[in-house]
Amino acid sequence: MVHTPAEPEPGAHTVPPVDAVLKALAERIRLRMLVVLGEAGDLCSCEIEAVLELSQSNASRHLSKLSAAGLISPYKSAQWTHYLPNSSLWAHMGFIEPALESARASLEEVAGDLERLRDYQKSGYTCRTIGAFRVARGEKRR
Amino acid sequence: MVHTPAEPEPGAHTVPPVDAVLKALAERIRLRMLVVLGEAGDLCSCEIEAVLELSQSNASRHLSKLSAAGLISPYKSAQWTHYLPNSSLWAHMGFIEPALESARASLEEVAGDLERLRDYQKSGYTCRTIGAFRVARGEKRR
DNA sequence: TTAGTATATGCGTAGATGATCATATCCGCA
DNA sequence: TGCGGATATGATCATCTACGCATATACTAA
Repeated sequence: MVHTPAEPEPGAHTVPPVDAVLKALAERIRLRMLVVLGEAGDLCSCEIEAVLELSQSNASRHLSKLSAAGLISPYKSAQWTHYLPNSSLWAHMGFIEPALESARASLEEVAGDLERLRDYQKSGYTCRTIGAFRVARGEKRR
Repeated sequence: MVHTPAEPEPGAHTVPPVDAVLKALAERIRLRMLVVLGEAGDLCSCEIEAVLELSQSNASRHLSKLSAAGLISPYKSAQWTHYLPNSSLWAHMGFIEPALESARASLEEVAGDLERLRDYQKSGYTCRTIGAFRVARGEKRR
């Protein structure tokens, strides 16, 4: 194993309130993040940022909210923060997966997101070289 | 048949966006309203107001939001506005029912709400006499 | 040690949201 | 025809949210 996410949720033994989870879900960008994360399984901040074409700080803040609500679990590897779906919460709150299913099926942005994700995964780029990936896609400076 | 809700959704042939539905769901009072409505099937504004112990205008506004998101369907009967779960949307967005299930299981207020609902249903009071029901429960003026 | 990159966060802004109070509208009934 | 109760909604306020910009921190590799 290369990196070890250790336990599923570091210090989170308490289940967040339903309405808090719903509030975290109720935002397009965050739904898109979860769909993409559900597809990829493990992505770092900068990958999500590139795939969804978000600014760095915007991506970071939305990811914080998702973490705070317990929807995803972050772990650090060197300077990169990776995120995984928090499968124990997803299993515990049965509406999460169907909600992502609906989002995947009906949010217009999702198709492009998933396409960029596939492009990225096929491209051979990684966290470390992602800048080149973005430039290759003709994205503007950041 | 006493009252006729006519069609399920009057003029709503377009499905609301997932994130709009989630936003409407992501609020405690509205979750409680939906749980209670799911249980009772059909309630008017003033009944919901009494069961959840809300102010008139607050109840009205939350109910508007739920209607706007397509989660419930209103119909008028004399001066009363009744609401029913919009079962076609609930069927279409598979996360709605599980979300209400979670809310029912974990929101603290729900137990009291359901108890007041049962009390009310057993009491023989109706829309027209609900004022007396509230007084009988020792509620403060409004 | 230093340059480069990844990430988090403080600050400021515009717009959304939830709540209350007061008021207008609507309806059936005396 | 006018009263009382049910509802909706305007005005207002405090709070929250999403976002951008700039900056601080952290870690690698040269």
